[in-house]
Amino acid sequence: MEERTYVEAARREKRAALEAAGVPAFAYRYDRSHSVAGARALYRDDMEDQGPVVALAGRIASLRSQGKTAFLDLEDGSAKIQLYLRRDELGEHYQILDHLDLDDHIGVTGRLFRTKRGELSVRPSEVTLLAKSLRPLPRGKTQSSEGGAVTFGGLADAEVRYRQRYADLAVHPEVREVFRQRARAVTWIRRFLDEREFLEVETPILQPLYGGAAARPFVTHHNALDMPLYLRIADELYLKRLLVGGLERVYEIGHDFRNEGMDRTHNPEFTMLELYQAYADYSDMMALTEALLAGVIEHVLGSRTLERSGLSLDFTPPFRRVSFIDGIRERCGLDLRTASEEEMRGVLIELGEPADAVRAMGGAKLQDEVFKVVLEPQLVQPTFVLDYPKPLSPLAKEHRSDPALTERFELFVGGRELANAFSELNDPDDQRRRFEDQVRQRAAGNEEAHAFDADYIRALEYGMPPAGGMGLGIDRLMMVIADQPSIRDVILYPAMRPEEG
RNA sequence: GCGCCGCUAGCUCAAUUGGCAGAGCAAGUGACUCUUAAUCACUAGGUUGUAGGUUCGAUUCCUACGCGGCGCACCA
Repeated sequence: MEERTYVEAARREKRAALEAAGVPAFAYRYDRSHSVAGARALYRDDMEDQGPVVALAGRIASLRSQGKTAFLDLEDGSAKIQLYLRRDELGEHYQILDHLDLDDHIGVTGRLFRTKRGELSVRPSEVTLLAKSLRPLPRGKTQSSEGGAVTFGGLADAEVRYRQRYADLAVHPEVREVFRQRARAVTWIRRFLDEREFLEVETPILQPLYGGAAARPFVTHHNALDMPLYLRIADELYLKRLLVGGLERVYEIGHDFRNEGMDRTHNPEFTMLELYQAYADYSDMMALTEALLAGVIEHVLGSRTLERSGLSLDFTPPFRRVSFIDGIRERCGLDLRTASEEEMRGVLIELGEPADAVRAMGGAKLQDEVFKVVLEPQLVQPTFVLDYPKPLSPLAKEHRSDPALTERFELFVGGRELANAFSELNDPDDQRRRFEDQVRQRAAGNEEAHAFDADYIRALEYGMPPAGGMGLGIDRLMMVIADQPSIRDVILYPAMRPEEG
């Protein structure tokens, strides 16, 4: 499949030499006494060269051979530590050293001590090869200096980083840390919801009828049933059916799939949290969202205030609130409840939007565009945008004080949408009319309009309790928490074209 | 889908108006018992993303294609 390089050939020769001498290149196990970080924590300066004996395992991250001694850096999942190998102390074990390479996994047992230069190190009495690395990692060299660490070489190509995430992770501890943060965040969110008596559930990913969002789906085919199935674009409609069934608080954390463009904030599959709470409305959802976000950020980062590209984002509740209608009216004078399409187009063109694109828009799309251009870029601090026009929100309940609006909010941070919530529409007759409107839009060419979901209407007819629901994009949350510019940096295996065209 | 940029040794990058494709690190051999970008000497390592074209001669200029990055479009 790929030609072997001279570097790899050299490693394979060493493997052969080791095996010829009866040393297995790929061992079965090694009894570690500590992680590297754990071992480092054991040592105190008054121990001098009589530190405790530890058994460690990890990769060779650096190798400085010096004739009858050698210094290696051993790196495991937790940290690095220097090894000091001496021919006169290792006997036969020293032979292995001639056939070790950077990136090999080894196990060592020895005493902790500090070198003359002050580096905490292990002085092994035994070295065991655990797994040979036959292909060199794209490792950089780092030199620590006053100005911080400088790296020479290394893995810089973003394409290789995403395609070979294993190599990216192996050489970049900071990338490993991003995904540890992600796991900590998701675990904390589950605990937060579990404590509030939310039930974690799983709903279908393969669906005969997709809905719950405006998006184009992936289509697949079930052979035995000989029918098309869609990968879900949202969990919403299945979760709300559970409220009808008496599961009063439910949530799901899982992948949604949208067959759309990819960029630094969109991956075709992404992780969503959706939750629904019976007998609550969108005001309750706002309070819940504030508590959840402030809590998870504080848990992962230790602070509710983040410094991000020179400005500080403060997640201390309550978040700012701005009304969709008022916010736009204050910025450009348009009242979207009464403005004509021509007025909206005029404002957009005046603000520099391409005229032909604007003329092609109408209805809900046009309102949405006005919001995106006029208001969205202003929403840097965590901000709830409240009360969206009805045509934009076919699953949200009509506003209790304005029939042109819905009780809905979206949360924006850094100009990007992070969460979306509403008082859930539970009047089956109203929902039926909204679906019918969607069907008309679909017939008029809007590929993203909802299909008519008769089973969902039937469920609502049994009586769904009033409820608040909220969806939170986990990937985008992680971009904020881990301070990563691209969604690909918070997804282990982002979507890529195949390597061979 | 459109535009711009990138693709050269295992890795990171050079290469004058088109004129023998180079360096650092990694690798191999040798020296070296406290190094940490270890050091020193020597050696090897390339179908310059792919396919065409122009030219005496192409990493360089042209066309197409592939993959990627960024921007736009698309996308609650």
